Amino acid sequence: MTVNSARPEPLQEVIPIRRISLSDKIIDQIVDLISRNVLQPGERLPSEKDLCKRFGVGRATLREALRSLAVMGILDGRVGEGTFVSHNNQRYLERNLQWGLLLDPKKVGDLLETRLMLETQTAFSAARKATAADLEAMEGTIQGMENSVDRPEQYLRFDLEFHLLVAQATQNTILHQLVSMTRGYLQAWIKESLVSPPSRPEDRHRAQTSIREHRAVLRALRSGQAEQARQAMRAHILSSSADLHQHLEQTST
Amino acid sequence: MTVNSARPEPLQEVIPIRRISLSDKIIDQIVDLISRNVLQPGERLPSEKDLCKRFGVGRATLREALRSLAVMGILDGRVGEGTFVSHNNQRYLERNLQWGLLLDPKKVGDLLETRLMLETQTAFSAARKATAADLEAMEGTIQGMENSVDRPEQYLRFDLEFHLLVAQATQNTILHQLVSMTRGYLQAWIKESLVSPPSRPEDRHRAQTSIREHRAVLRALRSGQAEQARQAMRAHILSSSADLHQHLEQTST
DNA sequence: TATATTAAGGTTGTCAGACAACCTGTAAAT
DNA sequence: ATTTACAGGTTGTCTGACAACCTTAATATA
Repeated sequence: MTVNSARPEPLQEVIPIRRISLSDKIIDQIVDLISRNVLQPGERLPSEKDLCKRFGVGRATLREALRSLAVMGILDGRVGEGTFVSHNNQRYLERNLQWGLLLDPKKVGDLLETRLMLETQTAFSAARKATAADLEAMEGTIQGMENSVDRPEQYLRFDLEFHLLVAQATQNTILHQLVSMTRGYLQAWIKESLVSPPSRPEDRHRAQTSIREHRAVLRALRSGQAEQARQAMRAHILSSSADLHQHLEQTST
Repeated sequence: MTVNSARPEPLQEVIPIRRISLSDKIIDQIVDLISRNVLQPGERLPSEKDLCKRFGVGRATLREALRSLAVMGILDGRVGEGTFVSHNNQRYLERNLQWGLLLDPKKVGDLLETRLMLETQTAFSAARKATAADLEAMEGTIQGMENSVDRPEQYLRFDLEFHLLVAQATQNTILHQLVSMTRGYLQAWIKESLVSPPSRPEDRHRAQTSIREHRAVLRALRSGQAEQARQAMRAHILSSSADLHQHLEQTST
């Protein structure tokens, strides 16, 4: 019993007395059932009327619980059919991330920094795990870019596809989602910065440079040199971010 | 017009026709208001009756939207007072502690890999941006760990707090969110793996080791040596992940 | 008989009204 | 002036009802 251990709880703030609503309890129970695999993905829950009787609550209360779980992507309500356990429990992670990110005044600068980190790391990891099929698909997207240097819309789709393929090659679904998400948010800005000056001659040059950078990344991935892949991706991201930064400062001032 | 560019849309699957419920639309609107800071943290929303008239929906529908946002920690309903915008948007982390169990073992492995990447990078970035206040707060959490080596519950809270402080020190809100999220999901597993064998003697030893690792990270951050901070964090994460990996293989078999 | 149409029942989505539990501020009583 | 009681407003919950929709089976038609 030292002095320190005698102060187990600083009581830093007033006791956060929590009023637990009925729908919260229902949510906890359903989540528990799913996590224990009593309710399996794709399975249909009993009807709302039935669930009301089992839980002993009114339909409004039950529905508030079900809707909450549906919004998070854990359940999936279909009119006229029933309520089902979402088979891709993956989606609720994505939703949660979106809610989290939406609430912040999402600074594009922070996003760019995060993207740099994510993508350099995915390149590193992908160099070790990419399959022949992955590499072939990447080659296809690069050819797609070459064939659409004059169609920014289409070019961007191939560009995005390439980066997603790299993320997919890591075989880490969460990493893939994070990359997909950051790209998703940035895509709007990228598109704007590319479209606003309608097809300048520099765009063609920029596209050629970008394609060379992509090829460098792919080359490193092919040879399985992780560190080299990271550097190549880093160079590409920094290079492509420069335009965005420039465009940002123009619009913000 | 090559073969590649002639295949713009594979029409891979049937059109995912989506039925958008009214409460979903309300959720979108409210989230948008909050993200645009029209509704600020701590602010009180109009009463439900009032909101019903504004949105032109019934109270059940409105409540399903409000409850969904409340469950995610974005809103906070208080009986007799009103509904408020949650000021600590990190409350949704607490809830995710339970939902972490929804992830299957394979995804937990992915999460561990992702966490390693995120946290090593945050340590690197934090070494350059951490303020004196940040460092002092971290010191406090380490002392908290030392004073609670025999109370796993409390120890984990300080542990979590330390890592969140490191993320916060990067001054990158998105990075901070991602670290919060990954830690949040893992926390459920960490807790389970610590509680299942009730207070073995090794736990004390593990805690001491963990504290040393944390100190090493803090030392590197203090001296502003980014690369050293990354390595220290990497060592710590790998060391602390070992237990989880072991626990994972037990449960998956 | 085989196919198309219709009807019935069940299910979710939404609305309206009501009551309980609760908080706050004000007016009344001490 | 302090305490008490009350009234109004707010969220939490229940009940009943109707619309939109899906599935299934019975019915009508070729």
